[in-house]
Amino acid sequence: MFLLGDDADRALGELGLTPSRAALVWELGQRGPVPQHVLATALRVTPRAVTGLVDALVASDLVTRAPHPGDRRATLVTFTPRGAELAAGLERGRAELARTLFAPMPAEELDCFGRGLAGVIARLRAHIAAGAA
Amino acid sequence: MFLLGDDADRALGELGLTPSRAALVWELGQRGPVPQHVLATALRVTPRAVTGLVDALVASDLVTRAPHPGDRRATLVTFTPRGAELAAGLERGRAELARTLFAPMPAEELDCFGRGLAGVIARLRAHIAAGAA
DNA sequence: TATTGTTATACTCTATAACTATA
DNA sequence: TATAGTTATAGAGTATAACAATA
Repeated sequence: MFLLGDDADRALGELGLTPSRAALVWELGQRGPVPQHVLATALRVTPRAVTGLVDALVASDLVTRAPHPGDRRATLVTFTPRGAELAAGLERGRAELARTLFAPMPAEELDCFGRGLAGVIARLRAHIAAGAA
Repeated sequence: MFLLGDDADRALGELGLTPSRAALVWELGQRGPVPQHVLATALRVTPRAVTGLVDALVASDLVTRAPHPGDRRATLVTFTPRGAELAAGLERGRAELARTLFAPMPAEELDCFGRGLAGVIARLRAHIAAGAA
């Protein structure tokens, strides 16, 4: 049972999380220990914003800062046991939600839907890239 | 040419708009003059937040507050000529973007994509409703 | 009593700019 | 010189709570 809507807001609040902090936890779960500038790029925010989010997550005992082997300027953000457990739960929830949403589709319909969506996304990306030129 | 990405951020900035203010302009364009509590519900924010957004849009000469005929507690938020022009531009952009994204799809593929998407959305809504119970 | 919108207050998020340490 | 991350500062957005006017 993966939570969404008001339910998710409540669950995040109980964990001392906010949407932005949860997004960082999610990215870190997908990428493993990374320096902060990687998170800044992934989340499309400034390094300053990452500093604040990591500060909050350290205070919640979800992540820690560790030295980066090979670059003493950088700090590796890594999960605490509690943070790793949370990230694993998020991934389980994502997989279960995907099953709920897509498993009921007949294979043929799922195939067509997937191709159609890929086309829409490709045209959207092209449109954005053209505008940025 | 409807703007997205960094381009949109730039264009919004030139209009003195922010994403939240643009969302209110969009809702108002879809609904016509409405009291603030309707916008609060539509945008899923508190009445306090709407007060601040409307204040900013009034300062930008995009909307005005008018008395609500029939309920003297309420204020109707209405477009200024400049705001109405902006809302019309947003709607034209939305329509053009929809053509860019969907017109290239063969009718059969579009049909299948639309049915698949409707199913996914229905299951997502059911999932959220079940969790909120 | 309930609803509409406001003021008061506080917190989160984010940006820009200046800075330190390191590459 | 360039990069990683921090501190300082400021602004937008939002929530909660208390309030006034009206229903």
